[in-house]
Amino acid sequence: MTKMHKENNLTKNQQIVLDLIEKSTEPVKAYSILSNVKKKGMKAPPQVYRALEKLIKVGKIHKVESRNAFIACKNTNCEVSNATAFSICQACEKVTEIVNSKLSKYLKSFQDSTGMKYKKYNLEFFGLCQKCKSK
Amino acid sequence: MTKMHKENNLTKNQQIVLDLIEKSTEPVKAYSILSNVKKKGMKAPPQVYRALEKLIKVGKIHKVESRNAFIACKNTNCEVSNATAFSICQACEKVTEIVNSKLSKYLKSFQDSTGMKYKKYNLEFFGLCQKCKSK
DNA sequence: ATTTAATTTGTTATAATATAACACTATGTA
DNA sequence: TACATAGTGTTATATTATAACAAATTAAAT
Repeated sequence: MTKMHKENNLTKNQQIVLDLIEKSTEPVKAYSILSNVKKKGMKAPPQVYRALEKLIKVGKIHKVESRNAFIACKNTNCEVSNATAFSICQACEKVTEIVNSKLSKYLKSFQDSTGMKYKKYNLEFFGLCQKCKSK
Repeated sequence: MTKMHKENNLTKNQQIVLDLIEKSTEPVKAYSILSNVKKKGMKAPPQVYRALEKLIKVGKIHKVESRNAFIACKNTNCEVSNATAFSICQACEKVTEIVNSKLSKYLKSFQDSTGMKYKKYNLEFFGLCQKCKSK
């Protein structure tokens, strides 16, 4: 096969997986991705997990750890997923990435008592979204 | 059988699992717990997972989401695990719970742009611990 | 242009993590 | 006692993720 990726340096499989995640309004699970990309020729888990791994590495997607699911990055120019925060509704499972410079500034510069300096953090907030709260 | 739990209201299985996690200096995985408590009569995954669920609910342990592992709560009087923060070394995998009232105060009162109010959060910091940094 | 090194692919198999379901037992309280 | 609630033991299975390896593709270096 000839050239198989766009200017962003994603390969065909990576682009297929990214397209699917970006289209989704909710976090997508790996095996749900798999069943949805079978028609495009991706047949086995490793193909999906490899694409996910790469997409995370380049900051195109994030993993929502508490849900084992994947979500597209909201920041148009996000290049590395080293500072992530999510809002998760415990009722409807809606997940939204929190983009808040005050918060990220605070956390990026956080120093614990041991003096350990952090390269990366992931924060997940849980509660009820507006919709679910008013039910 | 007669009375099977102590004044803290934990049952035998729950206490067995808690003892094991409290003894450990590192986060423990569910199946590692299982293999270690077989000699005490716990034979199958659901027994372990149920104990873990209860221990989390009462705040005795926390789940380190990015590692699928469990760690004892450091706060002697922790009753609910609704505000957790961890420091994770990416090299040696050492995990330490961060107890920092400024941080928890900041996060507990955090309001995002949607006005959603949170009941709970979990924060995981990643980096290199002192030991690994100096290698 | 050809070789090389690094990366990605396709594939099979399997490991690791977690829950469903059900009959039963124990406990706390009325 | 009777009832409600929670926990138990058990089998089976669902879900999430990785190991391993040969082949193909790509980027870059000769």
